[in-house]
Amino acid sequence: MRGTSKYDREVLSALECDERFRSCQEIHSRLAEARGGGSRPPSLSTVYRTLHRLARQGEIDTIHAEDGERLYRRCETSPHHHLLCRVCGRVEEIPHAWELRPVLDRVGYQSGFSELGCSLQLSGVCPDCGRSVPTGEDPEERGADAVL
Amino acid sequence: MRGTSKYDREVLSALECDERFRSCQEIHSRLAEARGGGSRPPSLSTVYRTLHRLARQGEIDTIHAEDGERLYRRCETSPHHHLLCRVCGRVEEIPHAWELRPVLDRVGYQSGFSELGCSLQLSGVCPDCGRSVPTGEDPEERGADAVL
DNA sequence: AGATTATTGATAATCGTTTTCATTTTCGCA
DNA sequence: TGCGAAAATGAAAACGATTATCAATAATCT
Ligand SMILES: [Mn+2]
Ligand SMILES: [Mn+2]
Ligand SMILES: [Zn+2]
Ligand SMILES: [Zn+2]
Repeated sequence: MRGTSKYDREVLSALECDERFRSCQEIHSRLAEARGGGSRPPSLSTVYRTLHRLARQGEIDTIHAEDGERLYRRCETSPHHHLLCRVCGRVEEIPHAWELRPVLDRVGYQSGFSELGCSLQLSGVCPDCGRSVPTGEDPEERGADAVL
Repeated sequence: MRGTSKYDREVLSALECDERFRSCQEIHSRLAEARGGGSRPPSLSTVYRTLHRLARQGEIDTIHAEDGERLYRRCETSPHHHLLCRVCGRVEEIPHAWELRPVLDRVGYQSGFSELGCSLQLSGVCPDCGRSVPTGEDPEERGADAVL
């Protein structure tokens, strides 16, 4: 086969059941820790390459942190959106909102664009973090894109 | 006044009526070119600082390019979404889709999250670019987030 | 096995962004 | 209007995630 790595499974399982998006370096050091002894973990280069491949193949999702850093996460195969906690980074997977379809159709028709796609990024404050953050946090921190 | 720059206006007008998102460096060199002579343009540092401030104040919108680079654009004040051409980067502003409200409400109720916000990123191929790109472009290029 | 090709790891290079800090400008106020 | 404090600026260095390089190693094929 071509374009594979013997670390594919390992990287995927490091991502498995993770409640947050992780950076390449986090994943790399996680792989290093998860070793009893004997075998050596893959190099950082290899983890970067593996994540690239898995992302291109659709095995994992990619987002950009505020500072541009790439973060990865293993996702369900079914279409879904992400709801991120703005405080702790926890991710909730939201079933795909089919209600968006008519909206997209209308947009496509009016704009003349074709091959329409959309990515809906949801954010909020998770139940855990909600307790510690009393009320009306600085509205300027919510970011300009938080339109709703 | 506090936290201003005498270049605020200049940066804003460099962004004015632009059909694409621009990087800080693009804006910086645009400011340099737009000078007949005499006065010197602001330094790159100052442009970075000015863009930060304007973004924090909601005067401009920020997105991340695929490689993480920050791109800026002057936006209307009314809530809206962005439709980007995946080929040439042209931006169409889409009036805010109020149809999303019930979707968000449902998500918020089911997830227990509060302070819900969303950013809807639309993408497609603009009429101009559509002519040159026959059909069914490599579907893997559309990105994992293109869920619709 | 021997030749060929792909993968790996260590290191250097890249490049957008941030930090630092000395210098200049602006502001508050006598 | 002149002086001291505070803010803004520019030049350069530092930073840090990502990418490129390339020699060494491992896998594959005949
Ligand atoms: Mn997901
Ligand atoms: Mn906009
Ligand atoms: Zn949280
Ligand atoms: Zn286009």
